[in-house]
This record gives sequence, structure tokens and C-alpha cells, in this order.
Amino acid sequence: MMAKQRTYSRYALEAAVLMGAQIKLGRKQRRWSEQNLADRAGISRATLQKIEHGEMSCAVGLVFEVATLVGVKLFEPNSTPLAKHIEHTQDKLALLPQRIQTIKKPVHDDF
Amino acid sequence: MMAKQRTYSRYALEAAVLMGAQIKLGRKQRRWSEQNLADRAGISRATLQKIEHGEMSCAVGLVFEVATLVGVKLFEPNSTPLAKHIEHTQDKLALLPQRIQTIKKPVHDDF
DNA sequence: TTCTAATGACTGTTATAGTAGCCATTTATT
DNA sequence: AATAAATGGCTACTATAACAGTCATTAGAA
Repeated sequence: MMAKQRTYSRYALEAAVLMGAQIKLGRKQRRWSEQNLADRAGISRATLQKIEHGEMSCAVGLVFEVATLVGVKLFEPNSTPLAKHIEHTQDKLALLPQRIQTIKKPVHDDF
Repeated sequence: MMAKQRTYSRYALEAAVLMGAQIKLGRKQRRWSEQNLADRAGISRATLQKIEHGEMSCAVGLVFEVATLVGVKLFEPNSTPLAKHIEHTQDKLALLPQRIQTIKKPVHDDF
């Protein structure tokens, strides 16, 4: 069966690959085997391999969980805790209109 | 059917929620409706909603792609391009042993 | 050198993500 | 106030991720 394929932006692809590479690095720095890390994360070794290769199809939860286990920082460029970031983001969201209205174009271009 | 449930670390969960919140914020700042952004990303509106809620089950590729579309930076707090990061990570990986050996325990604890 | 275990790469099965589509509600218009 | 569109929350269907398991290869320890 021909898989209908999806395209990704270069940036998104590179981000996933980088994430995977950093996970692999973190794992090796801790001297953990693939199976070892997979067990800790509660996932299969096959899935961990996909994550470390930066495959786009992996569940974001599994990726983040594994990253956490090997100490890869997900956001947090500065030392602000994630909860603070979330709070701040919510605050900014509250300032925007709750619903987005598409601009109606009553302008008649037929000039 | 009872779904076998998975547990996540607090950090991973918060990271996903923050990611979703930032995406929602970015979308609204651009005055895009959910449907509009979903179309741009080539995904359904339902999936976008899950992403914005920070659900762990979403594909990391879709999350990263949407984040990219609304200008959420995935790594890169500094201005170094992702490719450079990847390269650097690969270099560090090369310095580590290619295979991790589990420590054998010849020590007999039966003292 | 020997030998064990880590890795890379598959395969078929099962659980579930992603989907289209629907409806009710609510917001921002006019 | 009336309208149209955005959002939230469902459903059932289908595509596919995650899984267990296998095998070949190979690095690293003894």
C-alpha cells in the first residue's frame, strides 16, 4: 500500500533530528544501552531507535519523556521553570480576542 | 475497552502543555483561525486542537511543523542555526564508545 | 582470540492517532 | 438584535504508530 506522504519544513525536520541526536548523546553519556533506556521510559527498543533517529511520526509525549530521562532540556533557555513560562503564555493569550474573525472583504474589486 | 495508560514525568507533561500554549498564542497573534492553521499544516482541526492542548499522543512531527508555522522556536535560544547544533552533537557522540556495555557483576554478594 | 551483549534493521499484530463530519455554543461582527 | 464564523466537544472509520520478536552484525570485555 502506497503511503500517502506528508511534507515537513526543513526547520521542523532538523529540530527532530537534533532532538534525537541529543537524546542519543545523553543516553551514551550515562552509559545506558538502548534497551535500558527503553525500559526506563516504558517503551520498546524499536520506538526508542525511531526517536533517536528523529522520526517525525513518534508521539511527542514519548519523545519528551525520553528526553527528560536523559536530561535533555526541552525549553528553558533561561533558568525559568516551565510552569512560569506556561503562566506567562496564558496571560498573553488572555489579552488577545478569544476568537479570530476572518476579514470580510466588502471591497468590490470590480473597479 | 480499557486503555492501558502510560505515565509521564511532570517535566515532560509541562513541556507539552507549554508548547501547545505557545502555538495557540502564536496563531492568535497572527490572527489565524484553527481551521486556517490546520489547513496550512495539512492536518485536521481536531488534531490541531489536541496539539494546542498539549496532548502527549500527537506526532512530534506535526507538533514541530505547526510550531514552525506560527514561529515558535524549538531549540535555539541562541542564534546558532540548528544544523550547527546537530553537527556539534554528532561530534560529541563520536567521542563516546559506539556501544554501551552493561557492567558485569562478578562480585558474589553471598558473604 | 573468544564470546557476550549492543546495535541496526526487518516483520506481523494490535492499539490508537488522525481523520471527516457533525452539532451546540459563543463571539465578533453588521 | 441578527448573523456568520470560530470554537469545543463529540462520533465512527481508517491509517499507522508502537509493540514483541527475530536475525545478522559488530564492538568491547574477558
